[in-house]
Amino acid sequence: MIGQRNTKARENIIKYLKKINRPVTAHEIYSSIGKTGEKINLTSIYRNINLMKKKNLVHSIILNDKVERFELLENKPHHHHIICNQCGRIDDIEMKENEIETKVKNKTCFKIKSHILEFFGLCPNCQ
Amino acid sequence: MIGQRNTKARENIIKYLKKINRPVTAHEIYSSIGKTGEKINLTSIYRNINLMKKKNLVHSIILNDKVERFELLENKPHHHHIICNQCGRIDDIEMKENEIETKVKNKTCFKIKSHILEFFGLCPNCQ
DNA sequence: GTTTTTGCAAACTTTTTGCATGCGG
DNA sequence: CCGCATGCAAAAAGTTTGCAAAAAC
Repeated sequence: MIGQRNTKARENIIKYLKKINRPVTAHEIYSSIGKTGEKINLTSIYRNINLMKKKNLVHSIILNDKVERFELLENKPHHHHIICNQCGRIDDIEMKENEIETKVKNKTCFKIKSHILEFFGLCPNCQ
Repeated sequence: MIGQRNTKARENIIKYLKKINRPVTAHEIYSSIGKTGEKINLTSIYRNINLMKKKNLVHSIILNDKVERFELLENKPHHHHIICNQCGRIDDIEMKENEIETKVKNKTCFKIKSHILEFFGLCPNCQ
């Protein structure tokens, strides 16, 4: 559960994130729920999403447009994305990253905690 | 040259970026130039930096704080960064990325154009 | 002298916060 | 009924834009 109470807002946010199953902005959540006829407030979305991030139910990515996109972690292993430069489609992609991190660990004197790895290009439809 | 005219603002921005030689925010440029006694306007920084981006003299990265950091490309090969979670220190790091991109190309039906790869951790001083 | 560049204020976008009201358990 | 959640308006912070004034050539 997200917080301490079951509310319509929370139910709708989770339902939508489950259905869409890719990283979406707060506004996408907002307008998509709005289109179903349900009423929801942007502030509530931010508050609930941030709560979910704290509880590790959701994680987010930030790309070049500086907008945060949220994704339900449910049943998802750690993964990265591949994003179409034209239509914005975002697919998941998995990689052997322990290899990468080990390489970087050996090259630098940093203690590596995490990384971002995102690819950009043209999806099959846009090529 | 940046635009069509030589101005003090442009000269100072480039001088600072050359000296600092790592990705910095518009505000860092602003206050650092200010500290030298030179006067400069934030808007001018944004306008000049964006011009430089268009001309491929500068590129930028966006991390979790959603703030754009600019870096002079001059003499720099394509590279990535390793960022200290504690003090914010940003070092360069190079990798064999053609390997990575080829792997991704084979895994997906996307035509890959670019990627982001940034590491986070603790620098030697902060460990 | 003309065109580019600047400075300033204001707009804009995304996200957060304060505060009063509402709803869940 | 008590406290968590919501809605609304306003605040923040970073960035962009419009317009008149200044500077470059």
